[in-house]
Amino acid sequence: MTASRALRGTGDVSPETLKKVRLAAQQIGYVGNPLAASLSGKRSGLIGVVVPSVSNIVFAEVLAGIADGLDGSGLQPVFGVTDYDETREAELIQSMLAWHPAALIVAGLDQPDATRNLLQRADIPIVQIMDTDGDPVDVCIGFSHRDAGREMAGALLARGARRMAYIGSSHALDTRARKRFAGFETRLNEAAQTFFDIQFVDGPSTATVGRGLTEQVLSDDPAIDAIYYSNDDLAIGGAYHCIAHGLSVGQDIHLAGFNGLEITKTLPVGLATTLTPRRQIGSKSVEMALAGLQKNAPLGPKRVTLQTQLLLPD
Amino acid sequence: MTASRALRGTGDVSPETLKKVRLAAQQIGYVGNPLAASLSGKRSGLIGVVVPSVSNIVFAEVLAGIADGLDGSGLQPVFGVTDYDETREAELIQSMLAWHPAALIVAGLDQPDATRNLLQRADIPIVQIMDTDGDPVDVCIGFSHRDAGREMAGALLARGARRMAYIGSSHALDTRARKRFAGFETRLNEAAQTFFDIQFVDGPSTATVGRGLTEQVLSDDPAIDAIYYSNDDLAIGGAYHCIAHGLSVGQDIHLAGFNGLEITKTLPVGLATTLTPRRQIGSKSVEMALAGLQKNAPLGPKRVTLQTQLLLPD
DNA sequence: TTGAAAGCGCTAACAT
DNA sequence: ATGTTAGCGCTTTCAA
Repeated sequence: MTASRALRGTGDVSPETLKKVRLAAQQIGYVGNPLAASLSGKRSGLIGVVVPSVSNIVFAEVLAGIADGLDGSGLQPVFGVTDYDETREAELIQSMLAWHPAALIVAGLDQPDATRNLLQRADIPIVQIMDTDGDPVDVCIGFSHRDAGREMAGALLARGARRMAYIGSSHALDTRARKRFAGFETRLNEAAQTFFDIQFVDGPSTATVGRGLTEQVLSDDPAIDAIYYSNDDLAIGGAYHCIAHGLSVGQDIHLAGFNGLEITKTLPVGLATTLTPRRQIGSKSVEMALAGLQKNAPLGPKRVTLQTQLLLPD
Repeated sequence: MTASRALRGTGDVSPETLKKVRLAAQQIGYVGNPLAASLSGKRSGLIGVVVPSVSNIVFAEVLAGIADGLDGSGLQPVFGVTDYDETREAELIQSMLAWHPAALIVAGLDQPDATRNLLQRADIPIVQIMDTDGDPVDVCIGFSHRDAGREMAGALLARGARRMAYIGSSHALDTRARKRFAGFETRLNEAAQTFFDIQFVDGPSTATVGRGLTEQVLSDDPAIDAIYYSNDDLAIGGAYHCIAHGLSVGQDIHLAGFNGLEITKTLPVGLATTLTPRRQIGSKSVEMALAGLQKNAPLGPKRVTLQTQLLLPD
């Protein structure tokens, strides 16, 4: 027992015994068993992370931020991938909760009621990430997709674009893309503008798909002077189409993506995009989870809204 | 006890009691505690995954493959990110092992001896991934980076390139990039050719960096007719440079990357690259781990070499 | 086919 | 400051 206290730095242990215990532990190569500690103690040493995808660089970077934030905390991240499937999400959350994690980090605010209840009943900090348009079960951190969409619409209007198209995720899948779309559309309406073409992508959001749809949109209506894509991958495809066909981006047509991927920075044509603080969301979400763990913590804000940054070509 | 057996489908339980147990479990909303099961039983329900990076799409896709392969196995993946730091890798592996995972998936074959010993002593399946040039602690799955580099050199030579440059990861960091470089160089030597310029990247492998270094390399030596990049991100930057400066790729100069990122497929200039089966490596690594878990399994091959695919522009 | 006993390795609570 | 007791929720082993 004294050894347990000594190694954890809990309670009072004389400096002398502390030294002895540490030495002994070292000599026999003692390694604690967090499984047993988790089962016995109040807190478990695991933290659950549930994201819709990891092959998407955006969520991958969130994971990187989480790993980073967790460094030195003694907690291990357990991850699950929902593939944008609500059923799978519910199952995953359930099986994560069975491990009695110290906290849970989940992407999105718009889980079905049953899932929300599941989260609510778990008596641990729940940190919902990537979105702030809505009410969190517990706390959330991210940014407003609605505002991001609205802002981009404003920027394109300011550049003189009037005849716009949208190319992006099928709405059923990605609620955050839907919010951006809604924000964009709202702003257009305010300016008495509307979309002239909307192409929904049901498959993967790739440059190949973006290039193909861009070609289609522009052949359907050559007067289109701006295209808003639901993300940079699609937008890059659009840029490639323009390069290949000698279209002058920024002159003949404006292209706007979302996420601010590194690769858009040095693209030989100007692409508007919104830089999202995804890595920061990851690391901060961990901070919020850890803060929620403390007993008499001065509980922080329910909603942390980080800034996105509009990146416009010269 | 009978309930435990019934719910796990272990031992003999009369169909009648089985039904009763299941019903009761359903009614009271019983959810097992895998923490306790792991502590008690021989096997734990966790599987450790150690990768050098997740913000790199390549490893992100490996994680996706792992998540996929794990689906339905009842195991939860715990991940750790080393950031290409051997000390951190050792610490991470140690803390993962403390959880008594059912198996461990680790990127790379070239851990320092101390780390190898650590892995060896753990009496669980160790699956090393992404590389087959070397000896695994237990089993490994991936492909030969040496062969990939060699193959690309052959392809560039066949296209008439003679004066080549290399732009890529600092060797200290990435042993796999080093192996590709070595393979490439070997092939050049066989053809009595050598590199005329080598630029090592110490920072991140990004398109921005790739573009800048490409400019530098070509201004240092305008006669360079082929550049091998350690990965597609850098190579894409090179492609952007060529587009921006009206260089005819495939004519004036050949560009070769590595990984076969989706985004290279539709690039408006031809980029040679090597498509790597990273997602498959992820899912297969799980299969190998699970296979190693079975008692009297017909132990599979120590080394599974998957095929890469050389993608050359028309 | 079912049950009873013991213990996995720890920690919280209560002595001393 | 240190030790003792009990128990976290399961599974393995042995007995009925």
